Amino acid sequence: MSENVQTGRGKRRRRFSESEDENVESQIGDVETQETSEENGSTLQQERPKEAENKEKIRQNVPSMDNLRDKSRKSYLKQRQLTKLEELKQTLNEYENNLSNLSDKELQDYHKKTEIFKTIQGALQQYEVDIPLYSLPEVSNTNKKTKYDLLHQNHYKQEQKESTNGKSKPGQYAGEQWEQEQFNRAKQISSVNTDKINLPGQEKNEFVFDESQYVTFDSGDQLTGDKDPETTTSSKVSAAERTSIDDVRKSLPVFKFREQFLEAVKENPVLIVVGETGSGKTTQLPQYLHEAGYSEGGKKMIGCTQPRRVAATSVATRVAQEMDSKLGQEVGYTIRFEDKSSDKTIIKYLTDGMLLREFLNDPELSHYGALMIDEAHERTLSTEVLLSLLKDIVRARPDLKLIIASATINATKFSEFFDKAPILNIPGRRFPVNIHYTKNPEANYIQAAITTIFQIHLTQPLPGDILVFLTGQEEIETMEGSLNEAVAKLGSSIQPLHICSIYANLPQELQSKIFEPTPPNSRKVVLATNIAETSITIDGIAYVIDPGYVKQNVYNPLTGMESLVVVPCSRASADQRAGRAGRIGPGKCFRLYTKWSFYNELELNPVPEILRVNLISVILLLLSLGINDLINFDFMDPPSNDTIIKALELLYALGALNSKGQLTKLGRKMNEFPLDPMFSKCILTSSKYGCSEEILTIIAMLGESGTLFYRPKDKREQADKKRETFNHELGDHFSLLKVWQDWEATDYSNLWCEDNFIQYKTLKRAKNVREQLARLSKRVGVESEIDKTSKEVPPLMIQKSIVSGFFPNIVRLSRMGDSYRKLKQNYACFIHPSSSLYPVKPPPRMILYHELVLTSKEFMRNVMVVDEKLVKEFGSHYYSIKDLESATNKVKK
DNA sequence: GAGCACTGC
Repeated sequence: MSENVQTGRGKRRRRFSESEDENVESQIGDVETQETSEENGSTLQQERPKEAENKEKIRQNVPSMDNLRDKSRKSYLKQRQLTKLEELKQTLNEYENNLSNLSDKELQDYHKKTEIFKTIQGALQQYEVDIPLYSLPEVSNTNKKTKYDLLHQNHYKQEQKESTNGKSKPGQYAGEQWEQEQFNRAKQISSVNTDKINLPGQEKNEFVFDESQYVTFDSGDQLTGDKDPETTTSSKVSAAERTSIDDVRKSLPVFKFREQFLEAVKENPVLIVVGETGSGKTTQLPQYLHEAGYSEGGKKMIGCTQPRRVAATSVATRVAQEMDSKLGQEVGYTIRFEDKSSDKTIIKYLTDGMLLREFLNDPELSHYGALMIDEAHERTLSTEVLLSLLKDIVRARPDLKLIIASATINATKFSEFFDKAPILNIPGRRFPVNIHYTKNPEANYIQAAITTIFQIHLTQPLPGDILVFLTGQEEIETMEGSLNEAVAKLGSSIQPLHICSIYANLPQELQSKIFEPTPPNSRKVVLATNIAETSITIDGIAYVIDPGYVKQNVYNPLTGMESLVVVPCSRASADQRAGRAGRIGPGKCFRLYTKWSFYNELELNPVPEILRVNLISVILLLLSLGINDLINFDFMDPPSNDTIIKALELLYALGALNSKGQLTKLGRKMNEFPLDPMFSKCILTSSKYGCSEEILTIIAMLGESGTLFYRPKDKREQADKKRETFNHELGDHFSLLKVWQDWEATDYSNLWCEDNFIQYKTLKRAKNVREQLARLSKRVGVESEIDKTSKEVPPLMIQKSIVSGFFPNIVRLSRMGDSYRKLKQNYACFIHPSSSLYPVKPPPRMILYHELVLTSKEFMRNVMVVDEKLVKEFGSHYYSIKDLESATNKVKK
């Protein structure tokens, strides 16, 4: 068990002593401490003799307490539910009395609420009992303690919270003891019931799964061993296999719809295609379009966008095989850093961001005869902007055919957006997945997930691996620890359970573990983040456990601050997750929340990215396409005016816009770079100061800095020490430059990276980015310094270049000297402890940050020392005299 | 003395 957990226990115990239920709670607290001391070996030994006595008391006391709590909680929940239902009914009545005068929005709301009302009523009748409400733990990243508590929270504590009407009270939990009991009980079950997992005893902690099957998938014909063609990427095809390829093409569900599809395309400028995984739409539809002549005999291309690079490359490979052509000829792909297409290319797969870039050179996309926007339901930022732009183009170009491919869930929204475009449904080919909900809300999903893993393992047949969706690295590591501990305790009494984890920041060599085949007579448990929802497919998964949460980035345009928050996932995501169980055969998905909450507390779809991010780059792109009326631009979901206005203000301050709001020459140059305009400005300025090489490096490195240093659990101190050797007195920008220069001096050595606890993969990515930026710099006329040999650039020149783009991000030390304040806005922020300036005493008076994130505090990540003179030199148009004066006064006290 | 889900140009 990790240090963290032990510290946490200590905290919890302290609170027990303040508890009202002094008797029971302090005893349990003691037991916990006892168990901690067993692992710890050193602390609190004096409490050991009490153990037996305590456990006995718990056995006597806890059940009665539980009964009381349970009763109180149930009555509260029932009452609350009835009240809510009544409120809903009233709202509906009001709407109904006024139906003819409702606005579109109100009408929408009315329909939504009617649906909700019906669902609840239906559910009530079905159960004939009170349906517990799903209480979402209060997740807040601003409060570390709360987050911590949530992570390690136990069931009893939450129960008590609820029974006292939301008032938080200290709680208790004999966690491991309870787990042990659960395992013991589970082990006793001999009969295997594959349709229902049901553990006797301990009623309120058990999972009694509702058998009703919610997501129904078309099971199609017998498809044993038939893989999803969209992700198959076998490399070579022999002549003998050709006929089988054609057979496979014809056997795909989409084949039966070929004529219907082409007919609809002929009749309509825009067609919405709904096709579930395995329908073959991604590989087949572009081919159909080509066969039907929309490529005009090879004069025009059929384009198909994908949100992810791997999808673009692998699908293109597959289709090249199907068309018996070499990849990069008739069939090709284009992704950043890699263009496998040529003049001959007829069918081109590309990332959505890449097509957006193509708009800049060819605003009418005249090279394309037809375009398919695949996975549109994901609504990535690029897809979203593409859809708005395409809506316009299709009107101007009747010869262009547009196909929007989406999952079922929001097809109508796309149809509405494209003037009621027709929807073509293509059934998928996936095995059925039974969805099980918990009967009662689960307060602590970590505990619940662990229990469910063992329940599955002990009651469900082998083989069949388990996939658990968690929110992040911290959770995964905590859970991995607990599971391994439990497995070790159970020893040979159960079949082997292999725990492995996957998240994007996990170094490559550790990621591969999840793809190793599970040994016979054992089971694999994969703990994953969202990465397993769409980006990575793991073979052999038959069971999915879904606690129903995601970690999401939220941007606040007013403060310019980003924060990562844990929120309930959407119904669309939940279904996507469930689908992961049905790839090898019929599967099961266990949702750790109630059916009621699925329909009432989860949003239908995730919040589109466009509403959650800094839009400055998008706005610049749109402006350069001649779209000036951004407030009235036809977004599917318009971003807030605040976001747009903030972006415009910043662009103006950077010199990308003139006072009339028109794009300047500088703005056009900035747009050439696939970067935040603040970065582009730095590059463009650096030319003047003769340091563009250094600036390019710093910018490429800043983009990757989050995953640059690797800290293995067992070698943290060593890793931190190595990291300190790169620290530069002027800050992180210069530290990153040093890392790069040292790596460059070793001729980009992998070994050097290992020695310094630096991720090679990350540096290579930075190298790619840097090369691209260098190419683009040359194109827009940034002076190249490549010929310059070993002439040391004065740091001041580098600082100047950076300040020219990042002047809005300057902060000064507060009078107290404990925090920093922005020059314009007066709120506190702090240097992140990972920064090279963190240990500097006294702290620098004025610094500039790369990003501001809200986690446990308002932290500035990647900071650089700045002189006041530079602020005056580069920020006088942005800051008022007062802003600057007060800076001088406050700093020079 | 903190801790960053996931993409993409």
